[in-house]
Amino acid sequence: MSYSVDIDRKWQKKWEETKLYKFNPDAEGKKLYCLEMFSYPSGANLHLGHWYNYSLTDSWSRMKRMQGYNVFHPMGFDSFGLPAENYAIKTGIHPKDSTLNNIATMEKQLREMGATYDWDYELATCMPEYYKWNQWFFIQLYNRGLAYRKNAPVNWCPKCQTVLANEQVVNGECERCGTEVVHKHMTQWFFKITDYAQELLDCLPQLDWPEKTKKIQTNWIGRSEGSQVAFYVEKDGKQLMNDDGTPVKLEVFTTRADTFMGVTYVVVAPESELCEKLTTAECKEAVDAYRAATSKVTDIDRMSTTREKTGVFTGSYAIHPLNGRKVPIWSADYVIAAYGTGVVMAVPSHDERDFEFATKFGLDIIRVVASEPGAEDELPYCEKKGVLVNSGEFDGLEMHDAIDAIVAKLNSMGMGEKKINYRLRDWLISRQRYWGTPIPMIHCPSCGVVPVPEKDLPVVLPYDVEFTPDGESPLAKCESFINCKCPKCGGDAKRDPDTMDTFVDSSWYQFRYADPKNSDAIFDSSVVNRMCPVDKYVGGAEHAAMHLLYARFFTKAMRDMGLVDFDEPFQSLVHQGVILGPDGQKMSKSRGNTVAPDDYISKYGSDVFRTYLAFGFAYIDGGPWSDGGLQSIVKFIGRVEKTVADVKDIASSSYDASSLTSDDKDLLYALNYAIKSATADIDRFQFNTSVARMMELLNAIGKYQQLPAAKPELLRYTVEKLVLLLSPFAPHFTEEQWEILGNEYSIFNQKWPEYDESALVKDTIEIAVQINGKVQFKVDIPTEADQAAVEEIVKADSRLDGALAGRNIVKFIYVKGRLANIVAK
RNA sequence: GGCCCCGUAGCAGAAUCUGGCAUAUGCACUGCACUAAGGAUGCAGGGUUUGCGGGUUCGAAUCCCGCCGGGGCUACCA
Repeated sequence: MSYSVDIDRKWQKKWEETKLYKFNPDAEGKKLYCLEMFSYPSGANLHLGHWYNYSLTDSWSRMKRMQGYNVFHPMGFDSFGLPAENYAIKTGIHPKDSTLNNIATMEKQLREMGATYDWDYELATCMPEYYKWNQWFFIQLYNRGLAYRKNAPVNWCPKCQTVLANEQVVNGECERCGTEVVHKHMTQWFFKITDYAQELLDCLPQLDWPEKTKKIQTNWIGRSEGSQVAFYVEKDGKQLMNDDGTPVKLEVFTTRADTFMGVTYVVVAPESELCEKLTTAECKEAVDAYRAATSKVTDIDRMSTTREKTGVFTGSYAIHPLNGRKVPIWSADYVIAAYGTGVVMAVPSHDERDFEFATKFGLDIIRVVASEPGAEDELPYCEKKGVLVNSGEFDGLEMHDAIDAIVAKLNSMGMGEKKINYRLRDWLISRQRYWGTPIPMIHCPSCGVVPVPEKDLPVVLPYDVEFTPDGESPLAKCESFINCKCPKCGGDAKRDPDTMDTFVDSSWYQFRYADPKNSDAIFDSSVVNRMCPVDKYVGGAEHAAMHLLYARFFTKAMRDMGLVDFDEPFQSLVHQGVILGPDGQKMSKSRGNTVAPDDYISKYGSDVFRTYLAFGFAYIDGGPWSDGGLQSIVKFIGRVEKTVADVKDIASSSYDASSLTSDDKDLLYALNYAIKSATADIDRFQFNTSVARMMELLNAIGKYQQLPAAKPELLRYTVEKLVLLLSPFAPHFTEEQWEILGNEYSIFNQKWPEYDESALVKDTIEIAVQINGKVQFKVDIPTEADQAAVEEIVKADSRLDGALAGRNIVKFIYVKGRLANIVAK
């Protein structure tokens, strides 16, 4: 029976019956946790991206397994989220029903891929057994002050009808649907990821992650070293005081404290609460109008640097702590409430934005930094070098020294200090949607916010809910859900109506896999500490600043709670590339350039498809699909099959190593070279070159087969090794060939081939002879020859005189095993 | 605007980390064998001033500088 989808079925059945892929945590071998980002269970069959991600990670795992590792390779479903809910709104099919159906379909398809998953470790985040622990962990965070509620300007997606985290807003648009987000003030739950900002940064260098991804996280966290300085405020001719009688200090963050003496005004973000506080009665009308206008400007417009600056005077003044100058406080939308303190000191002489603003509104511009003493640089002068002028006691100081001196002086007055600011904001996790984990909090009129007691978890997501979005949380409209008793006082209370961002689900699933059925705890720490962190994590690069950052935060919080004893969830990370349509464009239904895996699999079998995915692309780059490339695998698999048929009746595969001809040695060289290279290439996810080495080996076997003196045992030996090398990519096919060869089940219980270094050492090698770097001719030399010996051989060569063409040899360089270069003049 | 990555036969893609015979492997192409023919299969073959310019070096696809082209991240971040 030649290879087809029937062979796939035959072996899938046998693997299942013999429980070949059952994971035993106590088995021998070093533990190796290999994980792909789990997938959202959509209604359609597995698409090409799934196959590319899952089948090749499976190939990697298979090799590792054969190398003796105890490989843990689980699979599950990220099954809460908007698509199921939107689908339900369209079709009337409840998200729970469609999701469970889809999971069943995907499971079936994943089984047909022939992957090594142990389904006993499966998990689905929409099951109460899973999300109970989201709720439990939420309460742990709350108890430690890492989950809190605040009223803040938030991003609202009008189409998804929910708030979004900062990470989920891309260029002012909703990451999911591309709708422009608007700002709203709402009271929402946040996770305090900013507490870990510095550690999230510090641990990046030690991770075996793509540099690009680490860079994205570094940028996202956005550490900025500067100073926080303060101004007192004068409103209506008097110093502005706090409710407690202390004077109000207007704090600003700056990286340019050296320009402090050049401050001529201060700007407060219009959407910040401070703005309201600072506005005088006379200016109230104008400021309110400005604030209203600002709230209508979209983020996209507001972020545009070409837009003309706008702003309005608040009526109050800031008092400069060093020179006592009274400078006006303006409100302008070029200052953002959420970054730093939402207030900036304006130095128009040395900042382009402030210069533009000051010019437009006729505010003072005072030069305080000069490129050289006495220089009259054109303003604004924004170079970060120079000396101070017009700055009183600080005149003449180099700017970096000036920062230190000015901050020291302010510090002595209690008006400033060095400060590190981060761009990272806390993670907003409330969502005004239905299909997610209910937030386990109760709002009591007399006790305030009260966590649901642990014994009452999970707070089950009710089934019968009107979830068509209208801007209000669907759960709020479900009477049986929302009304409850306060756990503290027993009085009437209401549950929190929101559900959690689904990124909460995926921030810790990698640990739950190790202990997925635990009903007493989120997981057994001793089990997780043994199995985790994940050794190899594979998934798309689009999660760099979301999932991958959140999961790192959860891990650190769990460590600090004593749940785990390591710092990072994913030691090594690989991003697969994207497979494009045959036309080189992104695949899409509207372009009509999609490739449906099922068509190919039913026609050629899963292994042809898998092996082509390995061979046809640089894994991390992806690239255009090619039917021609797939045909080359059909051909290759056919040739291997034919070669196995040729050697299957040869009784033995042990050859006599003491009587090898040079042809035998050439074949062994090809074999050992293939083993060495293919192994290294699979290891580093360079599957395309690994298959190429196997093709070379097959070509070498073909040549050897033609020789009259070919040794049958050696031939069979080599073919068996080739079948083993191919087994991670073509598991069903090679299992079949292994059986045809009369070997014992299963090929996946065999040891991975190891190469023999001595077979890779040839007696003589061919090297190139260069003159001034240009290749002239080639000579054979003994492998161990030294420079003097090679020089002698080359100088004796009859072709040398012609190549020299009358020039004299100045120098002779021999690079061992590579080439000889003659410097000639 | 700032930071980062990439550019190798007609195509995909190795070799770049660690400078050393430029292109492994496959597709496409050409020829031969098999065939009544076509297809399938097998065998053989051609093809590159490594985006451009400069530098370092005995030697540069590889390291350094500038430019051109493509992509990514980030962005009134104070």
